[in-house]
Amino acid sequence: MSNSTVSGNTTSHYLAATINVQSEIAKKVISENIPNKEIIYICGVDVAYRNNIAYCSAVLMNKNSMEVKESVNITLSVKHPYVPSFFMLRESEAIINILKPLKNRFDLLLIDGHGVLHPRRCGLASYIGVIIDSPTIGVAKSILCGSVNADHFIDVDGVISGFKMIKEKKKPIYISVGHKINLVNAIRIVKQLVKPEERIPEPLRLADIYSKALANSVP
DNA sequence: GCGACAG
DNA sequence: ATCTTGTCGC
Repeated sequence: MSNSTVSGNTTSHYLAATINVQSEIAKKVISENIPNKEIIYICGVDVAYRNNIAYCSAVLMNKNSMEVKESVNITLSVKHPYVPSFFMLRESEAIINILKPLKNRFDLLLIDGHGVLHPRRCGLASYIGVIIDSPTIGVAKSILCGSVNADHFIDVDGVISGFKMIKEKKKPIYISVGHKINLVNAIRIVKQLVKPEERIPEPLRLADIYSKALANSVP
């Protein structure tokens, strides 16, 4: 099997092919608010892992009332290992599939991972956004690449690609455009979804709790 | 070449 | 992410 080097990792050739896929998806990412209407229903998705099984939860909330409108779970087998900058291979299938059982529509999808704040501007959130043609925001708990400016914006290859959101006494979260939204709006929306004493925007925080509970409910 | 590296 | 004990701080 032929190999190549990707960011220091020796990879199988399909990962090298994935670089091309990511580059093509990146060209399709739109960093503008589309559609230009009020975003009310927001869906957050997270995945927990246990014994090579992925336990996925989606939580759909009303941004204004902060009430949960709907919540669904699915379980599926994991097909790819985790490789930095190729997280989409591991987690995208679960996310694509958990949107199917949702009965209610959403205006925006919140993803646990980066959007364009990625070496090839195609993190999980951007990949999902382009694939399902829906607005998405990437929210990650640690940074993958880029340099943080004095104003907390993050530069990747000379382009402002993300924002380091800091709440006193808490670890930061990193926000970036997934698809069909601009960075300033993404920051505003995420801020609005983080409860006073919390760190993670509510739809993602709940999805994290629910997916872990689902994973632990299986003997 | 070395180190860093979403979940 | 997950595994996993005690320990430090408020």
